[in-house]
Amino acid sequence: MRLAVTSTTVTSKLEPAKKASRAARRGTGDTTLNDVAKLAGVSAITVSRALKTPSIVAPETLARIQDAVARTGYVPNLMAGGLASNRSGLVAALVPTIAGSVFLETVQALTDAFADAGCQLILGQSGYSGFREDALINAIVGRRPDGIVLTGIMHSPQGRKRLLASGIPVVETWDLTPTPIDMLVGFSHEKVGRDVADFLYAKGYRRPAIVSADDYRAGLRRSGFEQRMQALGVAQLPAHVVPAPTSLRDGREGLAALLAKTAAVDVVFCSSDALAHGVVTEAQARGIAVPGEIAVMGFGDLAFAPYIHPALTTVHIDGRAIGRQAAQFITDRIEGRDVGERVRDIGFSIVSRQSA
Amino acid sequence: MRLAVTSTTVTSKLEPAKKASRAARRGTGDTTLNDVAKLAGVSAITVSRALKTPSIVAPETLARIQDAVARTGYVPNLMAGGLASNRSGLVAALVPTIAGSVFLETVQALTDAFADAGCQLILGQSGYSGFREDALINAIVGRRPDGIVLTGIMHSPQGRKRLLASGIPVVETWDLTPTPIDMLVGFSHEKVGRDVADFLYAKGYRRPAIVSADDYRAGLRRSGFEQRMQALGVAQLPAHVVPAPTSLRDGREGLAALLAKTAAVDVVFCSSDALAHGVVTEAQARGIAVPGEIAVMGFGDLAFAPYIHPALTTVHIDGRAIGRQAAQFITDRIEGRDVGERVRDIGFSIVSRQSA
DNA sequence: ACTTGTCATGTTAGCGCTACCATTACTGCC
DNA sequence: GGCAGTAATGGTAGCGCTAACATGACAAGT
Repeated sequence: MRLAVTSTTVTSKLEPAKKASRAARRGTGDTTLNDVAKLAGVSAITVSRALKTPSIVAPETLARIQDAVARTGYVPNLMAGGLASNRSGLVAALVPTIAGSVFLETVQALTDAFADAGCQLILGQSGYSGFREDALINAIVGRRPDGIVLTGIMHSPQGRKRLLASGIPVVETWDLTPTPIDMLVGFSHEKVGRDVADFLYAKGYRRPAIVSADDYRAGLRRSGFEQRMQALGVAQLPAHVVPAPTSLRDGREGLAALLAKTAAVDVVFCSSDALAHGVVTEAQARGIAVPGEIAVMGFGDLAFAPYIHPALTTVHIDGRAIGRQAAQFITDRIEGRDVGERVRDIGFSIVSRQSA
Repeated sequence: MRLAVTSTTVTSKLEPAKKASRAARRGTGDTTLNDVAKLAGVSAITVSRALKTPSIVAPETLARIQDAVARTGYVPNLMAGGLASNRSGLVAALVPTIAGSVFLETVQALTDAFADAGCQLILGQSGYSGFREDALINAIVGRRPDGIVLTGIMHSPQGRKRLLASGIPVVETWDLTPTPIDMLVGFSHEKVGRDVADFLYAKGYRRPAIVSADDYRAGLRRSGFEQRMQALGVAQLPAHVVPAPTSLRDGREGLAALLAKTAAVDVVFCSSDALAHGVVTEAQARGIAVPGEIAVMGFGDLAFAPYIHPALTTVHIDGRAIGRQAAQFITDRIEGRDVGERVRDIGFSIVSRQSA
């Protein structure tokens, strides 16, 4: 790893005791751009160019440099590069929690898209035990990322202000807020609720119930659903609310709780597929036919939805498309291109399968 | 955001044309340590100390500095700090894919543990479309992370060599390899296979089958299982292999394929809970009683396992503990503490529920 | 009083890279 | 031949921060 330079050895300002007073700063011992430059017999900046924009370097020089890089095993220090160029090559993705969330596909799409653009993703979770928003924002902004993607995050006014003040491109996702910080790609949760209400009503269901997470967006879907159902003349709308993140278990308990309250339920709208799956499971465990006696509707259309038995009727969201669009927004902004309309409604679709 | 300093304004080396020749480098326009220092009437290093090690700064000075920080909205530039101190405060986590993987809990535990230690996680996926190992390693090592956690990754000899050469602490997880790169926390997949074989045999099953992913570790479990079953006198062992990552769907198809081959199967050992769930689902869809006619065993003990119907018998792995231990290894190494034994066998346990 | 030690702060010199010109050689064109 | 234009490369000066020492003030020890 330490390179065996020929005898034209490297000593310039590191000359043994220029003034004998101060100990020279130690450095990392890694191969640097300068080492490569010396080995290739060019200046540092030429090596830099050979690596970033090979097209503007003469072919022979390029070959010599590439050889030197290979021989030394040189890996550019991106921190130094980032500091000098004021471009970190880092993008922050903030999610409430990574485990078992609907946002995974979005995060994956982000990682992939940014990897292609030469950026790495740094991951922040707002839902972990010792969470302090202030600390998270400092940790993120302190890295001077080229962009920040907020996924399913509710943020305080101060938080919004600080992000805005940082001047870093921000994309909020998975929701359509009236006052985006900067850019936004999502869909209307209230419309999901209304459309699902129409869909189920049209199918003839008249005794709907809800099992929902207590998070903000689930609440939006729920209230859209309730309002439309009321408008359609449905008086009763029993609901069971569970803390996010939701699990299959919560769904089972949800149906149990619902049935303990009211016998007369013909369809359950759940705020996630996991919840819906739980409701289906509990129904089956109790010998209740799905959708015969109780129909079930989910949200998210996760990978398993079409394959559970009965196949889950749900709301499809294209999480990968959200991630791709968010990445596009940020890369456009980085390259200085015009991003056009800063708000993208990615929409959703109701997927009618067997469970409702 | 731009701070309104009083009239004792900031101008030192940025003096209008020191020599009038070269344009001054533009900078980011962000508030810097120096701005804060001037506002507080101290030197830059004192501000640095006030932020990193407040205990060694006089209380009054500290208060003045904190006030200045608050007034300017200063956020330290961690790239610059990292470059100067040779400590990036970044840890890289490499996974094959983030979507729907057993490693999620490990990643979550890592994020949490490192957040407490003041490090951020940078995420790398080796399983994405345009994957090139070389590029990934450059992208990671180029950030000079304080540690690298490899999760469920099979790496080439060159890759191993380059990681080793980088001198960065590396923790491999979710497996026990005979030749770890550096540190390791995992368990023996072959032993899982053997123990499951013993477990199922003891329960009286004599016609086992396998539905397994084609990844390396799943293969290890499978061969442990097969060897032990053979040793126990089981001659036939039909298997169906599906590409990773596995899904519920694959499980359904797996059982279908198995039943098309051989009718005589009394238990199916799956390489993941998702697969097992699929097998259970397919059985139910076909009216086959679980575990009455066919028993099912999973691997992973994901959150849903206890709550599906029938509750899934599976192998429990403490993914969070793996993450925590990996984080511990790396923070110990960073702090220069002795990590002790560099290999930790975290073990596993068989959880007997209803499906087998 | 003088040494020794501790505390709080400052000075200097980089960390490894790239932006911003400057320079040199060469090409084409009137 | 002279001049602009282009292509390839180099020199210098930072980016914003911290390591390593240096300094000055004061308390304690003999």
